[in-house]
Amino acid sequence: MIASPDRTSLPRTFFDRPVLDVAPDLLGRILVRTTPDGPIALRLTEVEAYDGQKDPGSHAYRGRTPRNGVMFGPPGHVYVYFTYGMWHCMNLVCGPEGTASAVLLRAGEIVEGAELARTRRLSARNDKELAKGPARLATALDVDRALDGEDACSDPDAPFSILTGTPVPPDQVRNGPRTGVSGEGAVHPWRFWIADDPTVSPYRAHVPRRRRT
DNA sequence: CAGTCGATTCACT
DNA sequence: GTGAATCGACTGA
Repeated sequence: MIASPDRTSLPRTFFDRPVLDVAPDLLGRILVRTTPDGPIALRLTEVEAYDGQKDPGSHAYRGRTPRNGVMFGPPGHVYVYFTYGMWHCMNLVCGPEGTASAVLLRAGEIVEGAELARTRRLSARNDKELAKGPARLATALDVDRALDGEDACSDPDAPFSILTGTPVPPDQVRNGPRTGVSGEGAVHPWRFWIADDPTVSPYRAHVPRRRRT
């Protein structure tokens, strides 16, 4: 039996906590992305924690820059970055202002607006692949740098809001090393996912790129 | 100011 | 499993 999801919005205080508490607590929550074409709702199944400036894996490790500035701002806002020359990834900022922690949203299950997501994810072979991976997730939800800094805790009709949903029991939460993270940051087991969920992305260790000729 | 490479994905072998 | 795609942020000289 499936409990009906709680449509209450998560308050900002939810994100104003240590990022390692917030990250696993986000599993099972519903991210609502309101686009001009309509809403898309995503049940979060996989996330990664990036713990402020002391975390070598974090974009904030070397201090504030124009790109990562939002991470240093108040919790509950969205940090979007552009990478590999073609993809976007989105995070939710955690902890008090100035601490620069964030949770990368890595994967989820589209629970509403799949028809919209499919038009943006033409290479997906089935609906489970629509948001299986952080760049796929951002693509499916039509997220790019224009949305960097958006407040996800303002109102339900804003570009982003997050609903209480149905939190995942602790015994269903798994954790392990973060995907694609290089160097010292790779040791932290700060990737969290829902056990046996078919929308969780496969783990890949970081692979240094070979030099181009 | 040039070199390097990334919190990745996709096509192809 | 391997390599290309593609560009902007960051680094170090």
